[in-house]
Amino acid sequence: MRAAGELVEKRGSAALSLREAARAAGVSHNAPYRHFADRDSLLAALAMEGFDLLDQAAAGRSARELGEAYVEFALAHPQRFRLMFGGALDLEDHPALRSRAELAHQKLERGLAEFGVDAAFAAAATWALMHGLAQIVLDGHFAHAQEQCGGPAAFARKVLGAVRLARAAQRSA
Amino acid sequence: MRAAGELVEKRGSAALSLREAARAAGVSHNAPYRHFADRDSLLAALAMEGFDLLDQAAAGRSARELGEAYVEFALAHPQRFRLMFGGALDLEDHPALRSRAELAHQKLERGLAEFGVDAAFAAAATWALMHGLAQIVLDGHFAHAQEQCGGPAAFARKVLGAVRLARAAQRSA
DNA sequence: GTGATATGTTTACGGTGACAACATACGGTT
DNA sequence: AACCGTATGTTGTCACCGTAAACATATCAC
Repeated sequence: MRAAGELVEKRGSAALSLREAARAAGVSHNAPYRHFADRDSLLAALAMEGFDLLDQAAAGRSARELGEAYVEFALAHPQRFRLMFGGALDLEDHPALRSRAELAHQKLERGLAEFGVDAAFAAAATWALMHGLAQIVLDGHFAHAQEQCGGPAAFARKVLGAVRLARAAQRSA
Repeated sequence: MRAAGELVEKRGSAALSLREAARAAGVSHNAPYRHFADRDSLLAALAMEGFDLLDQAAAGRSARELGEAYVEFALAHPQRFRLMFGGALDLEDHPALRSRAELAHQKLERGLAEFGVDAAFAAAATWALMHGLAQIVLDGHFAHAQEQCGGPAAFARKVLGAVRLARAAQRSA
């Protein structure tokens, strides 16, 4: 798992080869099959580990910092983030991963509820915003604006801040 | 291109094999190399085609329907959408794809400007919202809420509608 | 007609996922 | 102490894949 995780974070999940991971771990090319049914199962395990990391990243933060934490996690573990949300794994084939992801969603929604975002649509919109922003920053879009702000993290903070104002306006209306 | 596109839309870009595409097109397994330097180049071409499709999907719509069009495109061509934004292609290695993507971003921002979203951060936030929503719906999250609304498209419409109100409130403030 | 260019084919090599058969080491039972 | 099931690792094998090189053919300008 450790060797495979490092390979994924370095070159992306598509480039992960069971054999290379096995070599990196110093075992034979077929040893991984004693622990994972196939390549996808190993990726699923790494994705689940990713949700643990995401939980961990969100844990220390106050509810209102969730968005920043989300984007920061994506920036800190880009390939892991893509593995978790990039659709490389079919959730139908990995029920354990599915339920782990759903748990993360529930935690997220609960965190948003603390922030006063209790309507289902608003929670969905908030999450979509966080998620899309993470993805966009990861892809390197808005590079110019990001430079002006002094880095992607600052950019994300400002974008999220702008919307926070909008939501406040909505609640007061 | 047609054969490869169908394979990608059916089983995802990771499962695309040059040899299988060549077989589907009825040519030898090495014929594609006369048209594409390598596998990634073919994927890049398919991604560029995807941006054409996205432009086309957004063209007929009024500016205020952009969000719906975006999500509808993702739902209509899930694997193509993932190929375009999933980070499978490194934009550094495919400058043509990079500029094509930037053109699409510019069109999108212009469309948003027509809608009154002219501040850079608001445009970024709007795009992030559309993008994240598309991704989330694609991943099958909020399945329960989606059913209640009568399908993912209706769900997306409602979420986007909720935020539209928020933005209006911000502008009036 | 001739030659250049575009396109397709054949053959070959190394890497990869996956399967099967075999080996080894460890913990509990008798 | 002898025994055995289980977990783990190894070797060998196969089909498939990306990619390269050498070779063949067709098309089109001159």
